[in-house]
Amino acid sequence: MKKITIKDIARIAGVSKSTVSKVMNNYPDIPEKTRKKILEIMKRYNYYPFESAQMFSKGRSTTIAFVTHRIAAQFTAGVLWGIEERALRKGKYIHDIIPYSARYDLQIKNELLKKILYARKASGVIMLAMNPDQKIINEYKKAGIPVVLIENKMKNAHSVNVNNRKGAYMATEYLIKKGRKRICLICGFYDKKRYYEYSYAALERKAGYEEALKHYGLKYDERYIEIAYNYTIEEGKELFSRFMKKGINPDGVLCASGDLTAMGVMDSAKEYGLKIPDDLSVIGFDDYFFAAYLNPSLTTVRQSLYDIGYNAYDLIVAAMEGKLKSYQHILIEPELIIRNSA
Amino acid sequence: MKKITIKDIARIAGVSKSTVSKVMNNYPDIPEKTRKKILEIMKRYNYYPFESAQMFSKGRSTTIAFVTHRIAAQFTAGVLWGIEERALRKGKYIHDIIPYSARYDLQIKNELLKKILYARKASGVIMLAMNPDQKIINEYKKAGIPVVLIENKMKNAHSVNVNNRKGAYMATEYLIKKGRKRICLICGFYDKKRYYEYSYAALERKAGYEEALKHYGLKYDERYIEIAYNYTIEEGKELFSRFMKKGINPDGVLCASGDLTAMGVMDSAKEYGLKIPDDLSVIGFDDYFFAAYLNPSLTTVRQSLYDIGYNAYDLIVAAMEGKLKSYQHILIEPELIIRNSA
DNA sequence: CTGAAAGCGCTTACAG
DNA sequence: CTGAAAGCGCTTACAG
Repeated sequence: MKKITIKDIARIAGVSKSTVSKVMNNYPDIPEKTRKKILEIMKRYNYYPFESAQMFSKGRSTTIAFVTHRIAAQFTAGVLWGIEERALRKGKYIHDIIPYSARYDLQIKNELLKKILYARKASGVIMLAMNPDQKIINEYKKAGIPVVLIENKMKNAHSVNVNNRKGAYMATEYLIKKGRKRICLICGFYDKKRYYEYSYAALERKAGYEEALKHYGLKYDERYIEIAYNYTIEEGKELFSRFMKKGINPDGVLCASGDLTAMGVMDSAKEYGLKIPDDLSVIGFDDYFFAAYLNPSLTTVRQSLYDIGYNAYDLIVAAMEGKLKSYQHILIEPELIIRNSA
Repeated sequence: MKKITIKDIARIAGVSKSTVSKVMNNYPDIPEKTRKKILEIMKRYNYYPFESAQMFSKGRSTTIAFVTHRIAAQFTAGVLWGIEERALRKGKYIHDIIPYSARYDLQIKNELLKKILYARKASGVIMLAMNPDQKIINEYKKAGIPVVLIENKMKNAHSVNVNNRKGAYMATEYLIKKGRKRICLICGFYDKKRYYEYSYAALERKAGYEEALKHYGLKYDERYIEIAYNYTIEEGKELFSRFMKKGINPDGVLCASGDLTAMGVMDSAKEYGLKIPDDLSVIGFDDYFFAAYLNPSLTTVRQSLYDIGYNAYDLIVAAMEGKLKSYQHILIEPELIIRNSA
């Protein structure tokens, strides 16, 4: 099957390849009549320019890379949803936002970030919950490829973050006002010294928790904190039981590590015979769509993944179009959603 | 910043571009010494071939397109997970499986399928829950681009399906054996005459439901069936209330439209004052990870999205490598997971 | 085992 | 407003 090319279209339309190309690229100086005719012929012959040739010719893929550790995650899906919706509304890059996953592997991540950059796989990159080296971010800058970070903040990159500190503060404050005394925190790893493992969001949330305790005069105790690495239901179970084994008997837990860990905490608490929320208040962080349907329904800090996504989209597009003179840092406001678990 | 190219690598290594290219493409006839040297230089200079140039040169994108209506869906995420895991294990196409969404829009879908084909955006396509025209599938065949359908089955394409008929049969049978008499079905749209709206999976599930009723001598009544179009919690609520308004008072509902609709059904049933499972047994279809944590925990037909995904991956890769002499149709066995809702 | 050369299908700076 | 021509960076069939 002979593929139809720009040359064929040019021949059929009786014009040069240049003219056809200009029509495809919306050059302004083509008379409406010529333009119409060429478009009509393209349509009639089912002609679509060979995309790889276009990108080759332009010197780079005109795609937006979306890099995260796991595509098939609740969180990622939500963010992608916001990005997609926005792309659809704007009519730009609708099918050119390409997700890549680094799978929690330092090696894969480094390779991937280099490859996107040096193999010119994208004109802009959104990174979700990644800890790239500052060095590679600088390389992207040098190459003129803008970067938007989600759940992180660095030099030479734009960012979109939830106001994590505030979210954790609100939740902790709520527990305090409910009269809870032994308020535990389950949280991602927040020690920036081990840079590749740490989470910027976790650091902020832990700070919010601490601030609230301090503000209300409760003492801060490291033993009241457990670290989550996987953010799973199982991990939530395990970490709650650690509090119990330490003899802490929490009457409140803020699962800053997310709704899934909160599900695990509730599960474990039930096994210990604790009544929720009477004996133990549990608060999650996310407000995934099923949070309202859990048993009991989950009180949680809502972070709008949709908002995160569409802001990231708007930022990267503006940056790619050269409309941003300085690095932008967007903060999404969280909301405490009160249900039956606390 | 001058980009480094194959020419530079060749010059530095003291060989021709051909040789460098052959190393990159694993040609067998390069002596180990030369090979090593060139790879070392590539590494040292952070050289990654310009991907668009490679694809241009090869005449097509070497990518696998994954097409569905919504990327940010529970179902999609699960399937993608299976695909990703498999790609990682096989070490092939790890970062070259590109999701595209058609957003439940006929126009977008048609455009997308044409563009992938004619703009040569992929060497293979996986389509999840899509109803492409037979004509475009034939065009893919002509172009030598294999297609794997998930949740559908057509001429000139491979397929991966859950044994939906069996899954629905098992669930219905279970309800019957529990002594349920007024067993309702909520199901996707299954009338193939309106081809673009219909769902192959829904058709099969409805058939399984019908078969079970027949086998156990219960009468089949169209009024006991409601059609889901969005597969959401809200829709489940709405559809259950329709049964009630029709005066049917179901004592069993099979939500062949998925776990989300089952959540809605349980919600609505509670509002009607029905006790689950005493007054009403509810069975879902999916077994999403949170099904066990609902209130009550959901009895449901598990379909392993992971298995679907990895089988689809294996098929498309085998097809792209020309290893399949005939069209393959894989059936994944479902499993009835019994919990507290039925 | 190695390299020279043609070719892939676009874009774009430039001349007219 | 239009077109000829150069060029983008690879791959591959072929000759040696």
